[in-house]
Amino acid sequence: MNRDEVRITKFKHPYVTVDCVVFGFDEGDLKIILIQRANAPFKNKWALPGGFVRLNESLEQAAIRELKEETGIKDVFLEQLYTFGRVGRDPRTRVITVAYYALVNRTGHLITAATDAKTADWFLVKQLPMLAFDHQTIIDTALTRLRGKVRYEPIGFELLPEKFTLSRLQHLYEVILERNLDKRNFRKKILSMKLLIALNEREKDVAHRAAQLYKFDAQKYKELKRRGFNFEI
Amino acid sequence: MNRDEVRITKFKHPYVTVDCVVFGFDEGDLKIILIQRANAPFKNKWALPGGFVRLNESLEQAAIRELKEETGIKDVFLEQLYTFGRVGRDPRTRVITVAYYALVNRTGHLITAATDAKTADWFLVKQLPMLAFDHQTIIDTALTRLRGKVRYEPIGFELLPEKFTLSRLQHLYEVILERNLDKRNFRKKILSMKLLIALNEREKDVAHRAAQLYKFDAQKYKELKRRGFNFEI
DNA sequence: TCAAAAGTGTTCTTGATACACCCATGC
DNA sequence: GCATGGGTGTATCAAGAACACTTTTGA
Repeated sequence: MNRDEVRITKFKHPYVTVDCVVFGFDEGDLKIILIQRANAPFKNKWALPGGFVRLNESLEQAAIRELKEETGIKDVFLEQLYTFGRVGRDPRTRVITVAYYALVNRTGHLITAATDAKTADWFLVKQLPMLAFDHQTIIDTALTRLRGKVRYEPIGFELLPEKFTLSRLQHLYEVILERNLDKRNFRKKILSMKLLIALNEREKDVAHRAAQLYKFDAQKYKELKRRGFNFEI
Repeated sequence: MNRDEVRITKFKHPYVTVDCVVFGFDEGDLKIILIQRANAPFKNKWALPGGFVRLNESLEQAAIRELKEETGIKDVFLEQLYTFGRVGRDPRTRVITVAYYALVNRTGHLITAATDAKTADWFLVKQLPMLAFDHQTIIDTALTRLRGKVRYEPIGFELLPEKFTLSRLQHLYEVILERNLDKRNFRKKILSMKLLIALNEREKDVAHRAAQLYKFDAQKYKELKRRGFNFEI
């Protein structure tokens, strides 16, 4: 069955879905959003937000739409992860899923009630329930990608609120990379890139010296990258 | 249209193909395989080898099968690249394609006549003809991936014959990365990893001093990687 | 004997790592 | 005044970059 030989009128072909692994960083922990399924198969099991791709929308549009419909989340970092197509991964019929991962800063994105009354909630990445389909595999793949990518692209900032402290940023990296970083070396490295803007503001309501707040200079990064600069932690 | 709500019996859904970007390194140049289309759309235009995914095969199996059917190539490095799903990328109907890229050493993989008499041939990556569908975009994506990956995974060896000289290896990197490398530093770096086995053999039939032949120690790399070693050029 | 590529070390510069104490603030 | 995290500098070590000449071989 080569592309050229086939007359496309009707022949049985796989269904296509998108699924989203939505990462958040809250209370110092890495979390993801899961949806509780209302119907068979895997009724009442937890699963990734996602659904079928429509004929008139791109894959990314489908991911954005499903994310909004099922979790209320919009305007976030979203990137294609991998496409999973094992025969039998869906017990109903042949379904290929194009997985995406998203990074959100949780304060800006509280989950709204999903349109169809399904339950959506945040789970600690380290304490996930049993998942529907091959969604655990998808999450494992997303975690590997996140850990790899966070080191050479400034995507960590997507998980933080606009204004953050250096300690918070360091802690984010420590949680994702699962190892401790030296405070002085981390600050030296990150500040030497000149990609953080020190604000005229400090932390509030903390029971210790209030830390300097920074924001990430996305504009400057874009410009530096264009000129061959490589972000690296 | 959420996964839960849909009753999967029949509803119109996208078609799914796989396409393969097959890289080869020959006569000091980076090349890829293209197939000349025998039918509409894009009749007589060049395109990537590929075709429709069957219901009873995984995505990777489909890629392997199409590669063999259309080019005769088998048993090569193959990795999923990206999934392209723009609406309108195929003028006939909605088709989503899962792209793979392959690395072959050309001496071991001469193209056989394709099963269906379509023409397959190697093209210089730097001199490609007009391509069907969005295949130029797919190739650009594959090149970016190859350039990125070759630096931190030992995949370059997949493009060379089993036995090769250090100069040949260096030249491969220079062609892929599009910059010159210092001979002494390159040799120092690559040999310091202790991943090359010096053979009791030298080049033959060259009009100059015959160079030492090496082979890549895949077994040792696997072991080192397991213990946290990172390949890097 | 000439052309062509193989092969080989050292110096310098830069970035990574290791490491400990004082400071500001709220309670 | 004490507990808590904020904030800072230096010395050592390792890796990367720059750089030129001799050797071997076939034609």
